Amino acid sequence: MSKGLPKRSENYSEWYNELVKRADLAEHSAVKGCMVIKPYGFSIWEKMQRALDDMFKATGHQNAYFPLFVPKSFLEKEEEHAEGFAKECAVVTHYRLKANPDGKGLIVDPDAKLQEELIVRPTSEAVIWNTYKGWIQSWRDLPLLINQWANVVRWEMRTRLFLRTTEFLWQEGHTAHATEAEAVEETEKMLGVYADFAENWMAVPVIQGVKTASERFAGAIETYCIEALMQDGKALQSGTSHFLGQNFAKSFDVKFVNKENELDFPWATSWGVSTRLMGALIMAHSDDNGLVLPPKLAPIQVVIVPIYRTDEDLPKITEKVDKIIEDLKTLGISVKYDADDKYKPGFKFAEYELKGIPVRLAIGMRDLENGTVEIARRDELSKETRPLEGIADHIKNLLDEIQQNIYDKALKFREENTFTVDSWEEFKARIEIGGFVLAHWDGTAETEEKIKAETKATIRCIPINSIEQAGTCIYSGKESAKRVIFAKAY
RNA sequence: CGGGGCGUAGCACAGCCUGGUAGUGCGCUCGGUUUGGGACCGAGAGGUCGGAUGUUCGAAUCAUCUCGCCCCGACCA
Repeated sequence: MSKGLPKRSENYSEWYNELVKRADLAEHSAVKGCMVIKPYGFSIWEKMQRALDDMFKATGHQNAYFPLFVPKSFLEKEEEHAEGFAKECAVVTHYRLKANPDGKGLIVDPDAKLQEELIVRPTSEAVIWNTYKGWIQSWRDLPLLINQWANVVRWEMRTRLFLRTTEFLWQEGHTAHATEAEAVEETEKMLGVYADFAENWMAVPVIQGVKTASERFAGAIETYCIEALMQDGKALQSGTSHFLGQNFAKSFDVKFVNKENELDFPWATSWGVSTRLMGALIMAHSDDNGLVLPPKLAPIQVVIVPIYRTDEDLPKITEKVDKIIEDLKTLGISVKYDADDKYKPGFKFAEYELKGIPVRLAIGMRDLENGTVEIARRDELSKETRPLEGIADHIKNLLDEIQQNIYDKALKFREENTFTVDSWEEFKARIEIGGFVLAHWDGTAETEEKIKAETKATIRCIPINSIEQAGTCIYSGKESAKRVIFAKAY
C-alpha cells in the first residue's frame, strides 16, 4: 500500500478516483463504463439498502422483482419516456452464438435474430406498468405500493465511479393511486423519506425541490429531487421522486373501477436512489486522509489496535480488549480487533483512516499499567487518552456525537457556499467559484438554456420551502416570483 | 464523435529528443533487527518495452499503420 492520497484542493477528481480505489470501495471493470463494487464498498451500500428498505416498509411498500428486459414495443408506448431514454439504451438483438466458421472463437448466430429487440432496462416504468395492467381492476386494488431493488443500464458517454456508471444498482418505487392528490402526496412523502435518509443516515444535508421542465424525468408531470452540495462546490442530484400523472396508465391501458362505479385511470409515482449515493457520501465528508463515514453507515464502527513489543505482551492486551469488545457488542456497536502482526500500528492507523472507521482505540502496555486507552476520532482526527472504565458507554455517545458533527460540518459548508446574487456579472463570477447560487429566473426554458450554455450552471431545483419574493431574472431582467438554485452539477 | 495525453515488471514511473540489447521507487520472497503515526538492513525473484510493418549492421528509442486506456467537451441519476 503506497502512502498518501492526492490533495483534495489540488485535483478533486484525482483525489476522488484515488480514494475510491485505495479505500477498497470500487474499481473500473474490464467492461467499459462499468464498475466493480468491492466488498468494503458493497458493505456500505448494503447498510444503506437495509436502512432505506426499512423506511420503505414502514411507509407501506412491498418489494417485488420485474424482468431485466423491456420489449422495445413497451418502451415505445409512453412517447416522452421513449424519447428521453432512446439515446442511451443497450439493445439485445440475438439470443445465440455459434462457433466461428472462419476460425477461432464465437460469432453471433445470424439465424438467432430476435423478432423483437429487447432493451436492457434503463428504468422499469414500462415493464412494471405493463404488469400493473393485470393487477389493477378495482379501487380496492389501490394504492399499489411496490419497490424493486435492481440494476439498470444507461449507456452514458462518460462515466465516473459511483456517480455515473453504465450499469448501476438502485431501488425504484412504482406506485399506483386512485386519486391525483394521493399520488402527489406519495411523491412528496417519498422525497421526504430520501431527505430523511440523506440527512439522518448519510449526514448529508439536502435541499428538497422540484425540477424545471427541461430537467424533468421523461414521462413525468413533475420531478422532485434532493440536491446535495459536494466539497468541490458542485451539486449532486442524490434522489428523485416523480409524479407521473396518468401518463403511464393511459399508455399501458391500465384502468380501474372507482367507488362511483366509473372507469378511471390510476395515478402513478416513481422514485429512486442509486449507488450514486455512495458518491455523495464520499464527496460530502472525506478528507485528505481518506474516507469519513457516518457511524450509522460504517461497516465497522470501532477498530482496536494493540501495541506491543513482545509476544508475551499481546495476550495481556487481548485480555483487556476482549472485555471492551464484549461491552461494545452489548451496546450494538460493531468492532474489529486488529491484532495482525504483519503490519505496524502506524500502518494500521493510516489504513483505518483511509477506510473511514469512525473510532479507533489503541491499547498498549503503558495503558495496561495506567488503566487507560487511547481513543481517536476520524471526523476530527483528534485523539485522547481516557480511563478504560466506562469506555464502551463513552464510545456509544461519541458515535452519536460524530454522526451529528459530520452532518453539522457538511451543513456549515453548504451554508458558507450558498450565495444570493442579483446581477448577471455577480452570477457568472460566483458560479465559476462553485456552490449553490440563489437567483431569480424568469421561468422560461430559453433563459435556462442560455445560462447553461454561457456558464455551465443548471437550475438544480426550485426549492419546495423557498419564500415567495418578487424580483427580476438575472439573465433576462423579466419578472420572477421566487429564487431558484443554480449550480454546476455532476 | 471532436480536442489533448498515455501504453516499459503486480503498481507508479524514468529511459526515447541524440538508436548499441532494460532501470528506479513501491509491492512481492527469504533472513535478521523492529513495533505508541505508513519501520530498517541485507539477499533475491520478476519485463518478447501494447501490436504490426518499415528504416538500420543494430529499434523501447526513428517512421507508418493499428489496438487499448485516461483526461477535457457533447449526453446524463
